[in-house]
Amino acid sequence: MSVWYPKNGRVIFHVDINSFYASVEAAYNPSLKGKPLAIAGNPEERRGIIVTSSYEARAKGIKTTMPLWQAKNLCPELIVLPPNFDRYRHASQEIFKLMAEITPLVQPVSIDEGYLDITDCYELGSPLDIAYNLQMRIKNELDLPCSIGIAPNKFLAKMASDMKKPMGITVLRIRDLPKKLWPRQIEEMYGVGEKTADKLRRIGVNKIGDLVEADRFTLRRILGVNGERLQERAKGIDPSPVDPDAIYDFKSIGNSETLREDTTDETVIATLLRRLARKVAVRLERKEVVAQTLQIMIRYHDRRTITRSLTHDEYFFMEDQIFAIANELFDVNWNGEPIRLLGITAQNLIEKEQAVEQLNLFTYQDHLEDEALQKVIDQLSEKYGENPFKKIKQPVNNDRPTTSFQKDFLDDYKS
DNA sequence: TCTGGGGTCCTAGGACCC
DNA sequence: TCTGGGGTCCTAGGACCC
Repeated sequence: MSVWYPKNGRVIFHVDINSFYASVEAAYNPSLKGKPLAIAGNPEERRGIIVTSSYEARAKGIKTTMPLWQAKNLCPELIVLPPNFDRYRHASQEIFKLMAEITPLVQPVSIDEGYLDITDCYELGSPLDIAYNLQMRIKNELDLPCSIGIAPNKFLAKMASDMKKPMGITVLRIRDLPKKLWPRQIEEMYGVGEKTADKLRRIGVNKIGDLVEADRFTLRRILGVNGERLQERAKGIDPSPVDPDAIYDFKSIGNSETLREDTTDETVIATLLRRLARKVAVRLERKEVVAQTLQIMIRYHDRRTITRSLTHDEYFFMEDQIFAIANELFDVNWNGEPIRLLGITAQNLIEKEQAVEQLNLFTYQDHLEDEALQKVIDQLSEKYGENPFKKIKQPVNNDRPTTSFQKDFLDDYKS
């Protein structure tokens, strides 16, 4: 193995597992290999969509986010599995363990992809050697295919890993940009979606290379700071570091659910809100954080979506608190039309320990159950007034005892 | 028979304060 | 008499990604 010395700059990997969920399923059950396989949320239900599919399925035209019924029309022999997140999380941990053996500078960006800064890993061999070994270990030890991009920064590494799939290794250096990056269509660029692509085309930017030449002020005008950032990246400039700690400062925790059928049924709505509140509370608890802001999301039958949020004076984290605030937010904002989806998200999070330092959270719990919650409700009715669609809500039957505050809360409702 | 669920970041307007 | 200018916080929506 030759010793490789970096001349200057950084060496960054982007590692991406190819069709992750489908690949994990095939690793668990090898009889699935070589067959058209798709993972779909709620495979038995009307509103399931394709989350991931194997390359054999893609060859038949199956695409991510396609409704399940459409996929089955296209490919009747499609094997459809529900997602098994515990399995994927476990596989993910194993993958990141292998990466961590190379360097501590690993930044996970999602369950199946991450960046590595291997600038100082020259003792392990050339970047190509390191990439090849990592790819082989992920294949041999976990039976998962991956693509690796090698570049001087995160953006170019990300673009590179996309260029050869599955099981590709692609080097993208600055001098390669005119041939390998700039001829590509603008919507292939990471960070450019449908809307941005439309706007860019309107000013004559069709290829990534056109973005390099585009007028900076025009970009600024139509895209804001993002326009300038995209142009920098197209030039091959991206100073953002590989940050192993980035995963620890998450900003929000939320759950949402699309109903099987659109509904105006208050019992159905309250039951769903209760379930969402519980999920959010459990996840806050697990991460040992408390929240200051609660946001609800309502998607109506026609997919119009609104969000409404409330920042509270103090921190909350319990299911009952979350449910009560979400319920109140819902009641003052629902326009009475049939609902397709509901969501609850906790924001402005801080570590529980930090909150305990700021105030005695245990005293505070009692406090919230009496006065503070009433304050939230007052705050909301002052802001939004009485909702003309508001009706008396049935108490929610569930398997938990009703707390005193919940009774008060429901009593308030009836009056 | 259309189109899930988990996130992040940015923008723009209004409230409020000095 | 028709009203500055800057800063921060909060809220709602939009764009994007996996």
